[in-house]
Order: sequence, then C-alpha cells, then structure tokens
Amino acid sequence: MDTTGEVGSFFKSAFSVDNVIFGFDGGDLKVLLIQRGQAPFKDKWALPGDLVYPNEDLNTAAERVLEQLTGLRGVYLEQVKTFGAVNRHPLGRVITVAYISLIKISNYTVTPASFAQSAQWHCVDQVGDLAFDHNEILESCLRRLRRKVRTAPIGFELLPPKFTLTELQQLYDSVLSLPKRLDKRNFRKKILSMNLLVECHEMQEGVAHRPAKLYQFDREKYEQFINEGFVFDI
Amino acid sequence: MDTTGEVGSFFKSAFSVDNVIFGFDGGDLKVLLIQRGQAPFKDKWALPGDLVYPNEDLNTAAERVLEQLTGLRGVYLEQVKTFGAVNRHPLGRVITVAYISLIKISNYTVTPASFAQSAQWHCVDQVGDLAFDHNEILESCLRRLRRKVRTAPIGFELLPPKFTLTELQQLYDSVLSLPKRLDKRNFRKKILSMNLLVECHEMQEGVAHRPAKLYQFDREKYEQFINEGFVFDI
DNA sequence: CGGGTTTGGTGTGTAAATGACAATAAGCCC
DNA sequence: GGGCTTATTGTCATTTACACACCAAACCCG
Repeated sequence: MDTTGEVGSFFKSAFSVDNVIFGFDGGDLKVLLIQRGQAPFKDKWALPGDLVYPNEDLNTAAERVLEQLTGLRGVYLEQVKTFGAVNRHPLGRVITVAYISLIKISNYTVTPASFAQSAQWHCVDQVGDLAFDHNEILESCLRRLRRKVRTAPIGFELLPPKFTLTELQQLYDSVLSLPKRLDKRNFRKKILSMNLLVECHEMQEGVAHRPAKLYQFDREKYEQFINEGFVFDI
Repeated sequence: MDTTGEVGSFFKSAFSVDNVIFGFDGGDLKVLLIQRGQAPFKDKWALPGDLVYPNEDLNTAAERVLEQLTGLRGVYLEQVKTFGAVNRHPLGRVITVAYISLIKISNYTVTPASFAQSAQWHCVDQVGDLAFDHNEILESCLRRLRRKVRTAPIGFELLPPKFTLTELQQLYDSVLSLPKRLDKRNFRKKILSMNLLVECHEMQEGVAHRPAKLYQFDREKYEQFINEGFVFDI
C-alpha cells in the first residue's frame, strides 16, 4: 500500500491493491518487497501496492502496480483475498485487495521506479515484520499458492520457458516445503505421464556435470486436456 | 447490494458486501435471493448485500446482512472474491466483497425484514437474470462451494445436526451435480472410513419405509485429526 | 587421456485406494 | 401377511501411490 499524495481526496474511505510478487531463483521461493519511503511505517518493508484510481478496475490496478515496479506485463495474476479490518490502515478506512503475481525472476531487472523504492527479493520465510497487515496478507497468499500449485500448472510461471525436470522438482520442493522432498523418480514419472511437457531437443549448458534435457510446458495441450475432463494434480 | 438512502455520503467511492446464502432442502441446492424494491434494478432478483459502515469490519458487515435477512448468527461464512469493475454499479464506484454462507434451510424462517424484501429460495441453476453483476458473483461462489465441499467438512453446515447417510449423499450429489451420481456403497464406505460421523442410536421417523440410522458430524474429532495431518477428501 | 566427481536418468514390487457391481434386510402401509 | 420402498452390506479387478538403488553421461583436472 502506497499512500503518497492526495490523501485528502481518497480518504476517509478508499480501496487499494497489494501485490504479492513471487519469484524462484533455483533455490528458494522469493517475494518482492519494497522499503517504504514515507510514513506510515517509514523504512519498513511492505508489499508493493497502491490506491485504486476512481476509474480503474481492480485487476488493472494490480497490473499497474506490477508494471510500475518490474516493467513486466501479461504475467500471471490472481486475486486472493480482501482485507478490511477497520483499523488496518492508520490514516483512514482503506480496504485492500490482495493479488498474487508469479514472475520469472530472471526477467526482473531493477527499474528506476523500483530502485527508488528499494525493492528487494526476500525469502518467503524470512520477511520479518512488515508494514500494515502485510504479514497476514503474505501468509494468505502463500497458502493459496501452495494449494494452487498442486492443482493447476502455474509453477511454470516461475521458471524460464525452457527448464530441466530437476529445476521443476526443485521449484515444487521449495514452494511446498514439505517435511520430505519429493521422490525424484516418482516425480518424473508423474509429471511426464501428464503429457504436458515437450522436449526441446536441447541440453542444459554451462554446467560442470552431465547436462539435462530441456523441456517446455505445452499450454495448448493443457487447454485441450482440460476440455476433455483432465485435472492437473501433483 | 442495497442502495437505500444516503447515496450521497457513501458515493462516489464505497464498498459493499454481497452474500450468497446457500441452503439444501433434500432435493436441490438453493440460494436465497431478494427482490429489489427500488432502483437501480427495481423488481429484479439480487443477492442480499449492503454497504459496509465506515467503522465496520468486512466480516461483520457480512454477518449483519445475514442476520438481518435470516435472524441467524454464528453460521458458516467465507469470503470468496471481490468484484470491482468500474461500471458494475450504475450509481457510482462501488466494489463489493462476495461471501458464501451455508445455513440449515429448516432454521430459516421469513423474518419481517426479509419479507419486506421478498426473499425467496431459488434453485442455483434457475436464478434467471440477476441485478448488477450478481450472476457472475453467484457463479464464482458456486464454483468455490463445489471445490471446497470436497476438501473440507462444510457440507454438514447445510444439513440438520442429525442426518442419514442417504441425505448426506443427496447433498453431495446435488452440490456437485456430476454426470453420474455417486455410488451408494462406495460413498458410505468412504465417509464412514473417515471416522468423523457418530451414530446417534436414533432412527429416522415418519417415513413410509425402512427408517435409516441418524448420524452426527463430530467436529472435535475432525479438529484432532487435522492436527495429525489428516486431509478431508471426497 | 583417464579417473574422479557430479548430476541425469531409469524400473519394479508392494500396499492402498478406487470404482464397478446386486442381493438381502427392515420397516411401513394396507 | 403381502407388497412396497429404502437401508444396508462385500467382493473383485484395476489403478494408483509410494518406497527404493544403480548405471550413464558429461565435465574437470591432473
């Protein structure tokens, strides 16, 4: 939530969007936070967000927040939950609609706007104490992601277009953070048996060991299978 | 959404809650709708809802709407999604937070308030053309219910405290509305194997055939099993 | 160029869950 | 007591889930 400027005209009653932007760097699941430059909660880490303009749809506002911070458009975006406790915002009555974005972390480069706001990736389980009710929002979004990543092919949104099966498994391992890691053989069997991945006939490069095959997610096949009653499940 | 009175002070920017109240009468899944008494959408059927008071939490507003219409408190309530298209409300910018309530239909009696609003139960697949974007809201809530009823023990919220296994199965059949009904034997095996139902040692009464055993849902056991890692699944 | 290191890639057997299937039992009504 | 209606129960075949270990391929380095 950003409260720069025109406080008077929006308050006492306004709504905002907050965006939980997830990324995956091969090791841990990350969330993109900004350090607030002004009160309230100056210098605290917070989710990127903004008030919704009077003539702006909610989804559009979420897309705008994302684009202003990352320069990215057309990425995965999902509304999760709305937070509306009376006192959640110290300056007035503001309810906020929380969104999840999933981005390919390598596509993210610090933009001038985000630099000004000191945007940084944080491990999702090491975010510390955030501004507003943003810890609660993050928790909700994380739960949603963990459930949904098992029942819809959204994990691919966090990986580059071409990836190895090991990378895919690492993604699931870190998003789900189960007590035991997934079994390599069973995972590969299961994911390949869905017939949603196509081999690129290319190999991983620049690794100091046997290179792995690269795969791509076939969205067209997925749409087709869905129409035939298929349910994604990992 | 109700827009009686004080339009001026809430608008141009306000938020409301709308409540999709589900009930089950033994045959079909029903939703409680009201017929609007004033513009906009006068005489159209709509979801019960109201603007949120400035010092009222969202959940509280949803509970209030429910209680004003049905007299019921402490029933199942879940936030589903927020609808915020710029032009969804003809009189100004109003975003609305949609909730699901599950009530035991036999507990519902027409209250004076609801009578004034001509509240009626409608089959969920025969609601016709509703006010505002309420068809879209109903669709979202129905999808949510259909998913959630399989993964959490919320179906019991729609039944009386004591019910037969056949009633329970009819509930699942009509909520899920699958191409084929569930198999009676397999359903009973599955639900009983969860050990969440306890026999009341009472029998159905007043039926013109062999009466069935009555069961109750054991919420305490459920909480305990959940802590032990159990996942509800039908 | 050869041995060491690292990750990639694969199959089987067992246990559990799923799903298809029909006959008898119990109470009510007349 | 006979007829009607719904309740209640078990088996088998198939599929799915899960545990589990070894060889292969490429790179690196000496």
